[in-house]
Amino acid sequence: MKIATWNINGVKARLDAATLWLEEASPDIACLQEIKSVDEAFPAEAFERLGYNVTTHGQKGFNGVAILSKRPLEDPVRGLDGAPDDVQARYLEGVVSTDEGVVRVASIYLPNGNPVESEKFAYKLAWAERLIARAGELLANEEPVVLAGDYNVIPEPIDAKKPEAWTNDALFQPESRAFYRRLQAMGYLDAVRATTDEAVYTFWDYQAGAWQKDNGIRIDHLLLSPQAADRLETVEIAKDVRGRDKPSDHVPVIATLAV
DNA sequence: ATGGTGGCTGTGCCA
Repeated sequence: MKIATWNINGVKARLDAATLWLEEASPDIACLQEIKSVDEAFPAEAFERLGYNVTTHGQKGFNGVAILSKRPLEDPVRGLDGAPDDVQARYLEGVVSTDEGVVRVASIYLPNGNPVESEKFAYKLAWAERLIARAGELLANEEPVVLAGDYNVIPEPIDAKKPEAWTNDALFQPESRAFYRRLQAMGYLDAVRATTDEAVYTFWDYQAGAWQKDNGIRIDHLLLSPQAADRLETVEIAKDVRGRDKPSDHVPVIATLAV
């Protein structure tokens, strides 16, 4: 089973690029972030034509996550516990059943958190704590779990072309990196880093020719529970997608699991 | 490089 994460930066602007990539790559599950659409306006038919079930957790203008799955997504969970007044749509989870068993997936859009001196960074860290709590609950089920998304965290210096340029950025703060390490210490495997020691990126800014200079960062991650990690076969970053017409600033990351 | 680009919105905000 192929499970992908992709921050598409607006589903309306990315509809052609998204359907083209889905036809080519044919992931069984695609976790999308930054759909920037309310649920009613999400162009579900375009994806249903490709054989996907569509589940969304949208919001007007910003944020918003979705899961496209060839098999039905069961028991959808929208949002994280712990902040009932939080209206930002950043978390969607569900279960897919296969002949081999079940896999639980989450589409995650962690807050960016810039600037660091603002309440936005505090919100990022508080949101990360709520994700840690949910991630712990899921471990107790001893199921294959894939926490897929745009974490807005650069884990290590190798994960940026110019790490020194990110010193004061929320994506590379010690607290942000510590949060990411905690998920791994709990038992979640960084699927990309488990399969390569190379410098690989998933995001290149639209500005200042970042793509042309390969000035990228690795912030889109697939974290696997032990039961999912045991079934990990391959991981791929669809870098070529960044060089196409009207690209997102992020590219898909895809893991193949034996489930 | 206190700039730069893009999406969605609404003439600014967010990334």
